[in-house]
Amino acid sequence: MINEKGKSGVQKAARIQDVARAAGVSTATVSRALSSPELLSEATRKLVLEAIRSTGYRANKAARTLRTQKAGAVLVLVPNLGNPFFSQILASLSDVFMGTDYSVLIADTEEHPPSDRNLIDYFRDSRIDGMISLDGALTLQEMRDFHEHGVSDRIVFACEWVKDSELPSVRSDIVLGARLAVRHLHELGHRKIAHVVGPEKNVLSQARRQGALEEFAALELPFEEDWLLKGEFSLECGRDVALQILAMDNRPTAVCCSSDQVAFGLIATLTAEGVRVPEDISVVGFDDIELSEFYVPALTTIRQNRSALGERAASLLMDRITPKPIAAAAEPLSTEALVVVDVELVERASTAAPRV
Amino acid sequence: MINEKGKSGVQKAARIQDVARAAGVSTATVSRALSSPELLSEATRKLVLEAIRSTGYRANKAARTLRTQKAGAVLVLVPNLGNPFFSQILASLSDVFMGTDYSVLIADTEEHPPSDRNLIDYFRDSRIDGMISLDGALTLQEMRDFHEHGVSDRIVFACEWVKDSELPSVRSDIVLGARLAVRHLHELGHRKIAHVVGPEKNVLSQARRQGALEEFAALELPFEEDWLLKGEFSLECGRDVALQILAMDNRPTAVCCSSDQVAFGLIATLTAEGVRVPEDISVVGFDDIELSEFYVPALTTIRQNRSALGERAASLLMDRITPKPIAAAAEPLSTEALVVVDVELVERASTAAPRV
DNA sequence: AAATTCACTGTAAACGATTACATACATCAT
DNA sequence: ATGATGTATGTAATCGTTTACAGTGAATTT
Repeated sequence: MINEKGKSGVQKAARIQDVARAAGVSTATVSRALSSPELLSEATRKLVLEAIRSTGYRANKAARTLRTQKAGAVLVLVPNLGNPFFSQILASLSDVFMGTDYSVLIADTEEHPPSDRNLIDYFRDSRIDGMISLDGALTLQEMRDFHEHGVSDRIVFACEWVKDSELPSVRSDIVLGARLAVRHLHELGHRKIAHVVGPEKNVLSQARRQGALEEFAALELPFEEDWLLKGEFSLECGRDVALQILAMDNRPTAVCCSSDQVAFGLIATLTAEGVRVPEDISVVGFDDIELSEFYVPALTTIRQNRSALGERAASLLMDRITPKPIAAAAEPLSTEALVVVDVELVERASTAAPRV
Repeated sequence: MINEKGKSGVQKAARIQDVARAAGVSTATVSRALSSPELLSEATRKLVLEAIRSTGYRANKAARTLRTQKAGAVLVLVPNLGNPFFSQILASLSDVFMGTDYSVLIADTEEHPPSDRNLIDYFRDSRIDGMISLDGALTLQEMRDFHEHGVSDRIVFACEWVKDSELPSVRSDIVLGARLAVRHLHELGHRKIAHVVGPEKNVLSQARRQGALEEFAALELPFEEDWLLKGEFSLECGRDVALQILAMDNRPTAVCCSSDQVAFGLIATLTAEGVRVPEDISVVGFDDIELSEFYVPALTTIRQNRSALGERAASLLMDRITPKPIAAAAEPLSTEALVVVDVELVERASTAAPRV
């Protein structure tokens, strides 16, 4: 008899005590069968495992968490779940963690400003062991909280990061990406290149801008302030930028966007206004989300390696929060605190030589 | 002194015992101050609240969960996190729950087939109180598990649902959506209308197909089996379908897609092959994800009300898992088990009258 | 033969909250 | 004065694990 469900059909969950009774051993032995089976004799281990199977026992996570002080969960902080770039990173993160003992919690920071999100509480009430933030815009107060409560070594950043912070992060080589975009356009013959940059405080915007400037300098191209367009990362931003460009007397012949989404918004609006891409204006995106290949025209863009970003961030975090064997315990954290993932130019149909 | 952090800078978290001591009351009183303040006298309540503030106390969730048998978390099952439609629903779900005492766990079912996901264990080890599945493709075994463990009243479906199941679900009026799409094309003058349907087992595919047939019958249009194209919901599927259409002798003049993503894949491929949308072929999507408005051409599609879907599903679940006042406890579950959310045709630029 | 070590296993004390039950005191009707 | 009622608080059991410590034979060393 597998279990003793009555007519009701609903069985009460077996506890460790029930398993112990069924196997004729103590609860300690049952616990050991699961967490350190090498301590038990072959015979006892088999006996207990069979009792676990037949009772359908599954260890209660709350009790385990309470006793071990390990939550078995991580929080992923996403700036905007609706944005495909982030959700695709999240997908890759969740993939990695589902193969482990960690559950994945999510929180969307866009809808929940610092005042009502209380990140530190996730740690304080032991809901999570660690956190991966895709959002680099955490407040100073939040960073202080992390330090004061001694959880800063359980946090890693991915994609974005916090400026002047020591916390480890996994990021794409943004500066290189920006340079590749400019170089590509330059090689096609463009000299009038505009940039859409994200919010000034955003670390990605800054890196992007730096890359662009470096490449302009390297190519001995003059940098035109008028063609530095402020925006952020959304479709709507792309539309607004398009309108700005359309209103210019001296239009650029190419635009580097802060994200693929911006590029889409830009191209859609330009096209609707009769300006053709790439014939009249070339457009380069950033991210290479899945859709970019299927846009019209297919988008030339800088690929961020999403799965690498997710995987590296996940392992970086796990390295830091899973208990080491005693020998390694005293060693400094072995994993590097900064992982830079390669980017790559993907040439598609949204860029071409400027018309003469 | 707010708290007694030493030179180390890291303070130990205060427990309920510490608060009790600080306030000069028992732990029971502290607990009551948080969970049922009306039981305490004005004076004591203030005293305790102040002690809580000054110690920075925050109740340990694991301990609370263990004692109350309520996890304070829900699981959202997403078929594919990388798909913007689902991730946008997830965004709306997470929004609702972040305003409550529930944390949101996620699991991606695409990467994790039934054999290695063990959904029932989330309930059994009391990690979650309830679940929202955006995936209608749960196995029979999983459904049985839910019943046998008495958790089927803690599960709701959103977007998709399980056929022949009593479990509550929130869904769009898919049949109507399919009819609207056909009607729209018919009104434009199309008579040769193709359909891309998802996998045959998928409930959405079936509803979509039913709607299309109904509308064909109502319009007295003959239904052409050749123009029923099997696929699923991805960009790649759109591309494959485009190739099929291009190979046809008798091409349809319009295509209804199973999702916006399919429409994008389709349009991109047709365009690349020199077939213009909407001049040569009209295309209607399904979902109205954010990008559709910014596609080229802007996509005519059937809008699913994502935020309504998310919000209704979230409240449906919460109604069922949050303990009722005693009076209501015996009543049958008041909320209806089937919520249908309206859909709407959004006319944009990807459809036009067929050429004569 | 006694002492030591080793390989297993059991006993019971945590982990940190909630809450049924007991108690204490004040108020009020008889 | 007595008992009943109500309000506010405290005592201690409980939720289900893990694990430090102790114990038990058997094997090995002295």
